[in-house]
Amino acid sequence: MIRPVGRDLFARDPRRVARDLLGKVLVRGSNGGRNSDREPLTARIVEVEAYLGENDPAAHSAAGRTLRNEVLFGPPGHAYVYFIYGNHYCLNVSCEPDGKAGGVLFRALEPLTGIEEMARARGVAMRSPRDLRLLTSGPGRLAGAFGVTRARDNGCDMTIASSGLWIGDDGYRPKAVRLSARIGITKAADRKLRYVVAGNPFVSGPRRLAAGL
DNA sequence: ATATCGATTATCT
DNA sequence: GATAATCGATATG
Repeated sequence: MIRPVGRDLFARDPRRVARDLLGKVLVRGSNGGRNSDREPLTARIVEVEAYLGENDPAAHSAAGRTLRNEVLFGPPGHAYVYFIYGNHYCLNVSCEPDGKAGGVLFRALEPLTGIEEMARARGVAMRSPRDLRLLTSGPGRLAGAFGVTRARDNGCDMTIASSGLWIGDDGYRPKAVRLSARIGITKAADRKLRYVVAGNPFVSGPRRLAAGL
């Protein structure tokens, strides 16, 4: 039993949204440009980062509203997808009420269903259970596994199950959550705005960072 | 296990 | 023209 999380979860400070997204499920349903007779792609959210609308130079919204980042300023619960390093897409969900910027970046997932399709999308072979980490451990990887692109998914409403991409609650709650500095940024790099499920093997990066230290 | 580096392009200065 | 919320390959201990 899984149902979409309500929009009110997203209409808050990204730090609170980030904490509450851990343990929820990202779903690529049959309206995401896929054949409707395939099982949905689902994976549990185990690592996210908060990007604040105010006083956060690392956030894409820091320099004001542009064509690229306008979803971050729009209504909560919508997908913000951007292209980075000429290679990768990254997926965020908009936070804060309409008119105020803020977002949460999805950094790592634990695959649940549709694993073969994810492996095909990533172009990697699953030789051992350890290789599952190659599917969704990292923001570029999880976007690849779910076939996320800006053209397809930017602006998508993630609070309704009829969307191609949405966020569900199946009742699971993480036992423990840890905070650490955000990854891969140069500005405001000291702020502890990365949230991980403690001890989860699918968290991205080196072991000590995976533990949230 | 950690470190370094090249790839490749949308976006902004 | 410079930069970037990354990844995968390679090198080294």
